[in-house]
Order: sequence, then structure tokens, then C-alpha cells
Amino acid sequence: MKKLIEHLKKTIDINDSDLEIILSKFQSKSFYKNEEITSFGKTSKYFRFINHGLLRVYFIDNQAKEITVQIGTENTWIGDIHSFLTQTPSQYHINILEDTSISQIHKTDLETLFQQVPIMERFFRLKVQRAYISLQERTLHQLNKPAAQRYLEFKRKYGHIEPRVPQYMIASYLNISPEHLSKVRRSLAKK
Amino acid sequence: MKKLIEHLKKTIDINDSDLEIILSKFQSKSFYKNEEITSFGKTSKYFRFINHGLLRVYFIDNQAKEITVQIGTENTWIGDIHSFLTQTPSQYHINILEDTSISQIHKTDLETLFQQVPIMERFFRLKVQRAYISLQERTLHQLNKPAAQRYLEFKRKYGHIEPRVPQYMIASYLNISPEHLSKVRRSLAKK
DNA sequence: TAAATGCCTTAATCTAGATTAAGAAATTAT
DNA sequence: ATAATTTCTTAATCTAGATTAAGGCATTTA
Repeated sequence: MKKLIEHLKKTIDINDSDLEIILSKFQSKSFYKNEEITSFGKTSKYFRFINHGLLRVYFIDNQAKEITVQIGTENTWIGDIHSFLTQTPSQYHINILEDTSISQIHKTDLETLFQQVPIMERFFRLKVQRAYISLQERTLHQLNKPAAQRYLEFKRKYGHIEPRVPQYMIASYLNISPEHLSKVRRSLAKK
Repeated sequence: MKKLIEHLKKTIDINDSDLEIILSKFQSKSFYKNEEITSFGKTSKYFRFINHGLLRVYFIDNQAKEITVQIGTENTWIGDIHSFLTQTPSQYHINILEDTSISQIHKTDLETLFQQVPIMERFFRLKVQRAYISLQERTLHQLNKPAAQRYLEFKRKYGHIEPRVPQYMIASYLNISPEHLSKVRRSLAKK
């Protein structure tokens, strides 16, 4: 839980007793490469912090193709916020790209914490704000930038992860075909 | 402020004294048709609730074209959440489509309320959650559905507003050209 | 009530990126 | 190591929707 503790302390001003109460509601779990930790139709019951590892969130579009919506690694939260918040079935799958250890909290326990430890209300607000900001930036890029620029943006932000993820997943994250990504990379390399 | 009070009471459980403190930080304002209430480059300092009227948020893309990202009417919040939260310059413009009256709160006053009235922390968390959920749904549709289906979805959700908004704004909201929307509507009418 | 401006439609042409197909390279399993 | 499978590349063809252009309709302004 060391990483999670660091993360909590960095995000909010928190005293030791509150910290202890919060941590008591989290449980640690490990997953192994190629596992699916949740999938389409299941309601997302946990909010998950990645201590270390690599995984991705994707959905199957109306042409039966995988579209990657998030790639997550150490020190980030991952999951289907929509399903978690509304407690409706998820549109998404999550699969493990590299062995991963997480700390997770159940929806019910989180609600309890909101009542019990008011600072948690703030913590979660800040997390949702962050998620919103990222999603808005991503949506704006998707609408506004051609494929090659979106790829450069991806490299800038996820350069350290790029070699660990198959290209076809990156392509689907950028919302282009793998063939087209191949072309884009070649044309950028030439310059 | 009647609509705002209703809205607060519907969202959270709130006592009269907290309500009074919260309302004291809001101010009412009116805007008239065709005004711009904020624009590109300005940092968004207010969180705004629409009591009544009609307005839209849009940005200018890299081909100098307007892309509508939100259309707002009575009982909704409107603005650039990204700019408001990060206090960085906004990418967006907001213009008034019909005379509008709003209630707004300044970022600083909101922060004060977070300290002073803990329930406000929850209220705002719920608002950001809602915004996230809408944005995620919209992003998913944008990726996954063809133009005609996005238009039908728009009608289902905003049917009551449709006749009040020029078609070219609807087209830009759907991320298609006005010409194409014209074609889509014709082909749907035929059926 | 006419002129000006803004908005909408139709049709022809164009384009970014998709799709299909097939071989090459890399990874994983035996 | 070798076979099997997965991933990546290249090139030809295709397509949803963009762009351009021009005429018609509707609303605002004088």
C-alpha cells in the first residue's frame, strides 16, 4: 500500500487516524498477464489504484472491433467511472498487459467513508475532476487534430509506455486502423 | 434564484442555514441574444447555473471552423470546466442564443464554501460526476455511431431545443458538416 | 417593401483514413 | 530449435463524410 499512501498524502492534507480508517477499507490484489479483470455487462464495483503493472480499458464497437480508451500504469486510477458511479452495466473490458498489483475499494465502502471521513469527499472530488480534465483534453484532440498529431501527442504523454504496448492497441487508442498507424510512423520517421 | 434553490435541494440534503450561506455567494446576471459571455484565452472564473434562456459553448478548430461542444438551457450548468478547475485560459467561447438569466459563483467563493459548508464539497462532487458521465457518453457515441444515429440520439435528448438552434450549430455539435446533416435529415424523412 | 445578410439545400468532386489481402517479422509454446 | 501464433508492414481499392459552388429561402435592417 506504500504507493497508495504516498498518493493520498500528495493529493490531500490528511492526519494519521483518517489515513488509517481509509486504508482499512482498501484491499490489495494481484492480477496476471492476459487476465480480464472485468468485462462488458458487469457493473463496476471497485475503484482501483495501480501500485504497479500495466493494463488497459477497451470496448467492442459496433463493427466488433476493440477500441482502447485508457492505458494505465503505476500510480494511476483505472476503471469505468461511468459504471462505477451509476452502478449500471459497464460497456468496457479491462485486461492485464503485464502482471499488476492494485489496491481497490468497494463502492459501498467508499460511500461509508464519505460519511465517516469528510476529507474523503474532497479526495474523490479531486480525482473525478482530474478524470474530467483528461477526458476533455482527449476528446478535444480527437475532434481537432489529424492522426499524425494525435500520435505525437500520445508519444509525448505515454512515451515510456509505448514500447510495452502492441501497436494495434495504440492505434485503437488513437482511433485509427493499425495499418494507418504503420503508415503514420513511417512518414514521421522519414522526416 | 428560485430555480437554483430547487436544484440545490434536489441534489443534496441541505438545511436552511447552509442554504443561505451558499446562496449569499451567488449573484444573478442577465445576458442578451448574440452576446459573448466569455471567449478564447480568458480564464473561466465563474461556475454558472442557467435559470432560463439558451446558449452554447463552442471552439474554433484548426481549420477555423466552429465546433459546438455544449448547448445549455434552463436548469443546467454551463461553462468550461477544464478552464474553471485548472484556472488556465479557456479554449472555448460561449455565446447567447436567446436572452438568458443565470446565477453564478466565483471560483474563490466556491473554494471558501468548500471550507465553510462541507455539504458543498459533496454538491460539487456530484456535479462533476454528472459532467463526467455526460462527456463519457458523448465521447463514446462520437467514436462508435455513424452520423445518422448521432443525429437521432441528439433529437431524443434535445428534441425540445432543436427548433431553437440553427442547423449548422447542430451539425457542428454532431461533428459533421451542415451539408451532410441536410442529407441525413432528408434520408431519414424519406423512410 | 426592398436590400442585405444569414441560413439551408443539392449536386459534383475530393480526401483522410478504412478495408482487404498477403507476405514478413516477432513472439510464444512445444 | 522449431512450429504455431500473433503482430506488423505494404500496397491496392474503397467509402463516409468533407469541400466547393451555386441557387433558393427566410429573417433582419433601412
